[in-house]
Amino acid sequence: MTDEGLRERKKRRTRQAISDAAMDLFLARGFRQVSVADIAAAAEVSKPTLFKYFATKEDLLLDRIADHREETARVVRDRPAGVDPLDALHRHFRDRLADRDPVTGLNDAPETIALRDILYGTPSLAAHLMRYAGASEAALAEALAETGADPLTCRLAAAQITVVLLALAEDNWRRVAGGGRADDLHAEAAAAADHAFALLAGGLSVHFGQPAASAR
Amino acid sequence: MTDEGLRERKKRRTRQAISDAAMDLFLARGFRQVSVADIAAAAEVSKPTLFKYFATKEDLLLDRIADHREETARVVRDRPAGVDPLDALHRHFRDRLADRDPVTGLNDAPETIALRDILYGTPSLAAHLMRYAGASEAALAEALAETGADPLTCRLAAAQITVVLLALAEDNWRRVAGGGRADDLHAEAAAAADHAFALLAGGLSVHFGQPAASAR
DNA sequence: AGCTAAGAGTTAACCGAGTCAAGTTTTTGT
DNA sequence: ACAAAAACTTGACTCGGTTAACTCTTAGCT
Repeated sequence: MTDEGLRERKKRRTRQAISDAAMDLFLARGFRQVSVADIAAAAEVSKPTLFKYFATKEDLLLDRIADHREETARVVRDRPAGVDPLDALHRHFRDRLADRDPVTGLNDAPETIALRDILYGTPSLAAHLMRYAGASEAALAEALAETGADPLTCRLAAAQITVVLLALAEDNWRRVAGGGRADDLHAEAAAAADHAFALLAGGLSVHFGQPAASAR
Repeated sequence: MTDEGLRERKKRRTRQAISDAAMDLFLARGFRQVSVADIAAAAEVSKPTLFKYFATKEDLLLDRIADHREETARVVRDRPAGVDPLDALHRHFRDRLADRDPVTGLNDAPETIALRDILYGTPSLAAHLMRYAGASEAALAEALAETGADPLTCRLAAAQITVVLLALAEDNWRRVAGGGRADDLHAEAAAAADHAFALLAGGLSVHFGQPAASAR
């Protein structure tokens, strides 16, 4: 089954070793306090090699999280027949909440908390995270376009959905960082998610405008 | 009227000289191709002084654009009585479009185009721009909160509005970058803005879900 | 006017991220 | 067994950003 040569196996192992070393050091000492030279040394690899596997220092950390880039697009694409995209995303996010998936922010494992503190506490990491979010948004827009809706609508919808999901996660992180236990916060987080998706579906006019309002 | 001492005046002039030198060089040679040492030399200033005025190389460029950080919040706060926030923002954006304000992306002055090409073509600049957008979003959320709506709704609404505004601007930039004249594209851009605000106000359910749909 | 304290500016040296070129070792296919 | 390909290393380099020590100018007081 493993038609993977020795070379590939070693590459995978090297990459993993670098990633592991980076994670250990970041969790132990924080992002700024660790230099890429430290990481390279810990992984027993030279600096140029490290940068062959990871383009930037930030990617060393974000790599673990990056797998979720295509997630929303996949959810929309794989939704059961008869279920509309928004509902599918809503259900999926509720499921992720129930699973205490770290992407939702609702996870109080010490390691997850530490990682998230580093993430939101380091501007350059947050900025890079936005780049990943951009990729996720583009993929989602494409998936939505397959429903036949016009491209502009899809792009705007993808942007709104992506930013709302990020806002929900940050909100949950804030609550967990405030000392709450994930289990205690689950109901609240689920309610917030329901509210957010209702807002996405129903629009802002109920709160900040007239339903049929049109400027000018 | 000028209760501004000689010291303040000199500081303002120094800052301006640095900013001007930076803009000239960036427009002439691009972002990556210019080093901060070049800019410092052109402004006849030492490198540490340059960094006293601008925290990062990116800020050297973004400073000109940064004034818009409080704009949406101000529009909401200063809206005429009886006009709801969403309408006020919609009207304001249409006015900015009519004025060919660079923030809308609908501006084909060569210098503006060159600047925008640099902006969107340089990932680190785009990332920094997101930081500015974050500030704008926070300010807008605060302004919306003054309407009495609950904080979560305000934060989500601010995030959605901000991201949609950015998407519209990028859309317009793309059209202008494609070679179109701003005057020819104005009607199209206005229609897109109307569509976007209708989407914000009315929600996504018309396109991607049932109006009364609720997951589970 | 003359003195002093604040603070803007300079020089010079430094750190860390990221890149490059040249050469060495290891895997692979024949 | 051998040659081509590809990973890795070393060492040196560029550039963004910071620090410390020192100089010069402005502000404010008497």
